[in-house]
Amino acid sequence: MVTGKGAMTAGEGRGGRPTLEMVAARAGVGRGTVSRVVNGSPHVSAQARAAVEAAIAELGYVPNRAARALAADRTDAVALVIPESETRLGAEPYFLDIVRGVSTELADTDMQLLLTLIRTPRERQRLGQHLAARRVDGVLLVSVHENDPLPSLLERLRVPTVLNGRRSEREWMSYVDADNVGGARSAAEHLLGLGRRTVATITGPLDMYVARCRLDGYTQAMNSAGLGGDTSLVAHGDFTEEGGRAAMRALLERHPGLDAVFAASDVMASGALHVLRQSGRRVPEDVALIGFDDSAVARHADPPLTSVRQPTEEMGRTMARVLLEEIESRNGIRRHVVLSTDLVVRESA
Amino acid sequence: MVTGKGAMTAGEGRGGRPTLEMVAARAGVGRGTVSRVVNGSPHVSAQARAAVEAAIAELGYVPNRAARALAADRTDAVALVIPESETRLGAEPYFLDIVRGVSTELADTDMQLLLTLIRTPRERQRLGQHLAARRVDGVLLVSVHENDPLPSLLERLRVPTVLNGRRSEREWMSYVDADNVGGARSAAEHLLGLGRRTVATITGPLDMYVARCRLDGYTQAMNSAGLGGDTSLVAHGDFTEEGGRAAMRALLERHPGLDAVFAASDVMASGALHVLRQSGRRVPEDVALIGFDDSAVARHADPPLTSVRQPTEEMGRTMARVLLEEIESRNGIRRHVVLSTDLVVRESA
DNA sequence: TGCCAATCTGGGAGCGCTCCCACGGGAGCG
DNA sequence: CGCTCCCGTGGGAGCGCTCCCAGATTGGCA
Repeated sequence: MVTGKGAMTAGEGRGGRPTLEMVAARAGVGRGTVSRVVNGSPHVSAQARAAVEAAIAELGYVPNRAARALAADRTDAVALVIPESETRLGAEPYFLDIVRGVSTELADTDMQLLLTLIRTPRERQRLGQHLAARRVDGVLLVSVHENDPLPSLLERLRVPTVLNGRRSEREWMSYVDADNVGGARSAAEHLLGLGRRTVATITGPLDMYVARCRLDGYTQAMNSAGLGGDTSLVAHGDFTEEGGRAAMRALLERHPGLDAVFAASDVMASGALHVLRQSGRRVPEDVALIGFDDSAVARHADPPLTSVRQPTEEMGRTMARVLLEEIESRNGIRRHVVLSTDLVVRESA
Repeated sequence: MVTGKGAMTAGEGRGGRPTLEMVAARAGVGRGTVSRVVNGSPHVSAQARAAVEAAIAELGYVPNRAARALAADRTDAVALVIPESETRLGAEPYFLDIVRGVSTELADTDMQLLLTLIRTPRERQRLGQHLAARRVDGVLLVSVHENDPLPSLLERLRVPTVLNGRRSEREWMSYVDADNVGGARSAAEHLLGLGRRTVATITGPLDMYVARCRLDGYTQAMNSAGLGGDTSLVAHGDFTEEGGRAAMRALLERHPGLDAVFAASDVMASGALHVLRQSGRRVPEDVALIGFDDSAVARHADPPLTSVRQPTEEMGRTMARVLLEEIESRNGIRRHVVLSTDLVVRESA
């Protein structure tokens, strides 16, 4: 016989971890009081609170998350869902920054961060199950496509959700986005301010809202300068380096004398840069070049690329904050946040 | 009155989610049987199993994780712990690849992946608490420093743990590492094979085991070629671009005629590349250059850098697999895995 | 034919917590 | 001075599951 049971009714908990009950016994109060103290309820006398806090410290008590989740029907965890396809394209730093921001914001809460990468349709389905089982209190969705079924599913399930980026002009779910239009506009304006007159642009895939926004910004700036309307200055890329190359080649063919290019991503700008070089043009002397994202690619290019920076980490923080609010106040209020971008001027323009 | 309670004793569960009990009622069996089916126990008759499976499908039953965790004293979750400092230095793709690998491996289990970024000492302490509370079944530790207290804490707590990389020669905890020595050796050998004779190296901070390994590999190759022993060919960097620049300048000063450099990271190689250029030297004609990591920086450099690739994603997968095994078989057996690297030859050497 | 073992099964007893009800006693009121 | 009212409190009930123990049923063997 190892340990009698009579004397120590509270038991020892599995793994020897202290339980609420043990804290209560030690502090000489009831379970309810300890629970109130732990959860910050104001309806506790100073005396009782002190006793409980002392007992907690002595025992090194940490609430059992599973028990709490079961009893309170919440998990104290949020999921960050990232479609695998998006983590390619040299966009890695972007995701890491988002994660960093989310993690920072969550650090003060004791919410846990669940990372879910979606690669296959099977995993996608699995995720649906998880969500249906309400294993998280809320979901952060990164780079959703227009026709992604996930947001609607989440909505139907009434799972608090915050998107990173919008799916279209009139996004109704909560989202946090960067001011892509403004960023693109300021890039084009910078080029125009340099005295360049034949300013071309390389777009992303136009079935992505973010790509359309960046094109819009460019168009706005061109129109304001009275240089709008020439669609031959617009070439379409797909956010890849090869796409940037092809677009640049097309542009040079149509406009051998162009003197500036705004690419909707650094990776595409990098592709464009190579083509420009191969064609014997100097950057920025002959052709000024601006990218978007302010990624490592921009910093390490030769010459280093001027680029539009988006406050990625802050976007992550904001997403987490908005989600937390949405979880807290159960009144499905939606929030739309657009954070401003800024131009980082380097040597390419 | 919405719904009577008498008839449907099993209730509706909160949020309308079906419970084990409801499945049991529907299938006309007991709770125990349903549990056995769900958990894949062999001690169930084919008939009962079929009935239960049908009921599960009809009801769309998904086990409640919290309840399971509470009853079985396990969480079905593992934590991936990443020290913030390490996510800088252009090493982002590395972490994303690790995450990708871990996530892939976990997708088939129904383990959840908890991401924990550690920035401040406070967060570090908090993590200790989490671990003490056994909120995860196991821990994956990325890039641990020699004097990090976390591994020992984990060991004391008897939490299954797998390290990414070793802390020293004789690491006793389970780990998955890349063959840094071999990779560095093959890089140096490649340089020598090119006919280069004055082969220098830029090291990482030598208080990191990984940096020492890469230096070792270089030294081995030099010794085998009968060119070893010249410590003036070794310059110390810190894995940053600026460090790479400084080291390169120092090397050029000592050896104006050097014809090859092996840098222990792509970022340092990139720094070295700029200095080499500024000094009027051509790469690879005058000086051949090799980096380590095969990161985006290497691919986008001009000229693209030859670099040592480590199978990062596979390392992630392996870590997860080893951890799962360790959790499964509770006999604290340690496993040490070293994955081979390979040289990706591009234009710089 | 009878008996024992092997197999399958139902359901009780918890896991550690939150929710909530009911109780006690002090303050404030008429 | 007695009556509410309310704050602080203890503890029952129950969240949905796993674990495990008996009971029921079957088959095999003497």
